[in-house]
Amino acid sequence: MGQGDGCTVREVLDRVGGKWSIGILVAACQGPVRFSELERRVEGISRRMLTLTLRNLERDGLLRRTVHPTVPPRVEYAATPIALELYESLVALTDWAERHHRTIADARAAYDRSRKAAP
Amino acid sequence: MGQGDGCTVREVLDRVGGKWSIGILVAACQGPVRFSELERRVEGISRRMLTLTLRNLERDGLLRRTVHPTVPPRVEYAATPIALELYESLVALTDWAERHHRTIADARAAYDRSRKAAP
DNA sequence: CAGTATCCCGTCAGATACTG
DNA sequence: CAGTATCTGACGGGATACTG
Repeated sequence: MGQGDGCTVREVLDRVGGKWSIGILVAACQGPVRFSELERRVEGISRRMLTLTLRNLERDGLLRRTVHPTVPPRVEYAATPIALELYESLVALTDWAERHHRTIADARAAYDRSRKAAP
Repeated sequence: MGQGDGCTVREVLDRVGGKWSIGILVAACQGPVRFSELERRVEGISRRMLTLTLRNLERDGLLRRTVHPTVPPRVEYAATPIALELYESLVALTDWAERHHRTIADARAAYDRSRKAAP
């Protein structure tokens, strides 16, 4: 990594840091998915946010949108090669979270307790 | 990684997804830093956001805050072991960004052009 | 030096309703 | 089915001023 920057990491976060981006990306990385399928698989997402996030991911070249001109319409979103690569890189982060989320939860609890005692 | 979740990755992002978290973390991972040093090294950050982000990172156990009771006061922030581990994992993301940011920029440009032509 | 305290605004995201 | 449009509130974050 550079010296004191963190800028390139920020570039990833600008792409993937949104509330829903990763959920969608993870789903699409298992294979092409339809709009309504995503609506079901990405728990809690609204139609609006699904559309917006899909557009951004498409814009950044992480998803490819394919419209099958049938009736009713059928639209599929597929992960691009670079999205699949990104998915691989996310594993390192996931592992970190899995290794330490207990520790982090404890740290939080301790911090909050010490602040409740002497504010 | 799990099946269709992405939840554990979100856990990382909740910690590190803020605008300034990574800049601070990267600085602190080179060795303990003082408040005013961070203010200079993390370009563009305000006092307010520096304080807030430091508190969150401390709360999550990613930084340890040490007050030296001298006058004038001297406060140092040191990365904890799990922060150093996280820093390692971020390298994978940085590499991804470095490999593809050209591609992404082009994808954006192409997308925006196609939208300007036929809106 | 190392912070707090306010005010303020823009963006993100939820709810709801409408459409090709 | 796969969206778009609009309104709204919450919150992240900037600018500024004050303090132990």
